[in-house]
Amino acid sequence: MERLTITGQKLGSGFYTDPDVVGIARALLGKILWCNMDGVLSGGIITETEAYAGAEDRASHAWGNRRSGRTEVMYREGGCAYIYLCYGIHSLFNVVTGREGLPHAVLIRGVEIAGGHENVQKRLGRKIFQTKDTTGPGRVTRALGLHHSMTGTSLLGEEIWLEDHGIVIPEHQILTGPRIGVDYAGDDAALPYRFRVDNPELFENQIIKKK
DNA sequence: CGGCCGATCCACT
DNA sequence: GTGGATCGGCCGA
Repeated sequence: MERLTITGQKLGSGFYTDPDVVGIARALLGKILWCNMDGVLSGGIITETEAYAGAEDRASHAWGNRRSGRTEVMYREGGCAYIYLCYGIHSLFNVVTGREGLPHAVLIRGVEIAGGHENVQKRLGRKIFQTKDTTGPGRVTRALGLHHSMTGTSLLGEEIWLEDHGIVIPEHQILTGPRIGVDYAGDDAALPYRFRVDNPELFENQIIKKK
């Protein structure tokens, strides 16, 4: 486990506009995702991500530069949230990246709760929660209070944002593999665009104070 | 405008 | 390991 810095640094526009969405997906491991909707704060250390590489990626909602009301936010300049409803039940949270017109996004698939534990407890309706309760993209949004109605929210504002607290995941603790549930994507289904921390439970019960 | 189906999860067995 | 829940987006008629 790496040392944690006392205070974090909010990720700025430059982090999100990088055209290398796969690099960003990897770099997001260990970053803190905060949600402060309606004054209720909760946050988690990101432990699992997947990159969706825009127009060239058959697994992406923006494959072939398809546009729709839902996917429009993917084409914005990096630094906003793309949250959509999956299977009629689950809100899935993505970080939009890249320059305007480049529909890149990173799906957040797992976190370890690091702030606002009491708020998460209320949402999940249980007193104790651990890795399995916040691993899986639907569980991430349920725990943090992220909802698909919040899609398009800027990550540079005060509602949803990310911070760097100096947590560095060593290379050998990062597992890489194909993405989940993208069998329809032909050859692109095999791309190694999924990243996860080998032992996320090491981050259980962390307490990180927001900047 | 009807119908199909998905970047999932959970409660079963 | 399997099936049901549940609904908005999208495509084709």
